[in-house]
Amino acid sequence: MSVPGSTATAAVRTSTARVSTCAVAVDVALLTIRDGELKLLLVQPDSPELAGWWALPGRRVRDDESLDDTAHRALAELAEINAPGAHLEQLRTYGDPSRDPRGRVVSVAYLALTPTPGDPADHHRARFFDVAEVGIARGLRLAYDHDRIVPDAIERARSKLEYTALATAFVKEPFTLAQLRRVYEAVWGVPLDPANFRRKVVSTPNFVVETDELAPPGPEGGRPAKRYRRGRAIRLHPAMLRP
Amino acid sequence: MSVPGSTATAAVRTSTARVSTCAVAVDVALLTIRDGELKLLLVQPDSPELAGWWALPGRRVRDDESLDDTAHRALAELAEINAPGAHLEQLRTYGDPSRDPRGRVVSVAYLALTPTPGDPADHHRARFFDVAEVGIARGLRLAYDHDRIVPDAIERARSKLEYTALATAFVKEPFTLAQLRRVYEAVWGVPLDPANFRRKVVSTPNFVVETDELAPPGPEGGRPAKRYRRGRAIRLHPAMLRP
DNA sequence: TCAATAGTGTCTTTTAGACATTATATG
DNA sequence: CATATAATGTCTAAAAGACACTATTGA
Repeated sequence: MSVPGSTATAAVRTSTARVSTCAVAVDVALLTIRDGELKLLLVQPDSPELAGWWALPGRRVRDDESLDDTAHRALAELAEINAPGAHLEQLRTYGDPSRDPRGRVVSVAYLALTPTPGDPADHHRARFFDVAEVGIARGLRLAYDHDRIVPDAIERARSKLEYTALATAFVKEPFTLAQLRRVYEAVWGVPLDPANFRRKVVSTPNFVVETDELAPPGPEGGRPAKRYRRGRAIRLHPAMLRP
Repeated sequence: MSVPGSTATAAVRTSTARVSTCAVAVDVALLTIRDGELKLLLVQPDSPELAGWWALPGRRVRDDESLDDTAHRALAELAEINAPGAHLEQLRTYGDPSRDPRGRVVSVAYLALTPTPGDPADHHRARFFDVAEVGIARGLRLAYDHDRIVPDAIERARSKLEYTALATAFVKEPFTLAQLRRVYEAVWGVPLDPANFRRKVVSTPNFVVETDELAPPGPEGGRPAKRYRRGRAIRLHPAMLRP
């Protein structure tokens, strides 16, 4: 509902008695692909009691700020990532009363996807981690309830690759179909048949649009690949189902 | 992020200067099926300035209350709907600074699905509306930004019917496949072939499980239908794609 | 009997997957 | 030339869709 002590609420004032104003924060799970692997951005909180722990970049929401703006600011301030064109979508809001021992904080989690960035994030206290590494928490301790948010983010990305054109958010334009295929392979963790993948992508209306550019082959040769740009499709019909 | 002025934030205290504590509310879009039509529950705010307007049932979040609990309470207090078994999932969080003229309110919107309830909701100021009626806003004015939330809720339901077993949340157990098919037809707004629908449902692993019960035919006869219960599948493989 | 609803069978079209073949580059 | 990568072709299996047919009820 929309009003502090909303209109409908106002009718039954008794029920507003124990209402609190929570702190509202935004946490961002930024995924990207490097070296053919799906990576997650984490930052190192520098409070002494959390030394050795990692967390999603997050910020409290300011008065005049939209939630999306807070997400962008968290990335910029904590990891020096300024990607105004990055895909950003809400993941879920985590608001269990006990999720933070220090008080009631409602956190709006975001999923962000970007093409492989440079390495500015390896400055100060930000790093990209292999999602497999994060998943099994091998020596990697995630602060707060971020160990619940991270799997949700990864599963969201895996799932949306199936029925939306989201995979194109991981590659810079223009891109080759091999690059796009490697996105699917990295996110899903399975190899795909290049021939069938190509046929599926180009036959899905408005998924990608062909350009007349060619990408130069790699150092060991090979036929130059056509370059494509994002199409205007948001949802894929039919879907690209996981094998 | 998880802490009021979270740990990472603490490192850059300057950025917490303009941080606010927002009011946090929960709004619920409850969908159900009546008379073969998809219906949305709306309540009438009784503040004088919103006379004639309708809104999603919503409540502010209490100190000790989870977001899910707030959603249940909103339904119970504003529409006398107590459905602890109802499907409830987060839809999205709406937090634009300007979404409410009276102050900053961040609202966590929920999608709720229930089997056709009785008519307790037709008490005081709650009613079920045809979603088609709400969609074109024919004489129906939605308060706040609820005209943005409602289409999101409907599209979420339509979409999740495709790749999850969510349709079973609309029917009481045990149910016939004709009842389940009417769910799809009502939510998607298209007729489905009964024969192909049946084959699809029973061949999707763990979507439904057969019982040995039979449903009595309607007043005009017909072969008795087998009754089914929900299977343990959450996601459908393969999906039930919209025609 | 007929009308109505449940359920099965069958055929065609579409789509997915495996995998061979051709095309164009580097060394 | 061999090798590597891109792109196309072909065959098979699975799934979707149209629709005829059988089964079991009430009137």
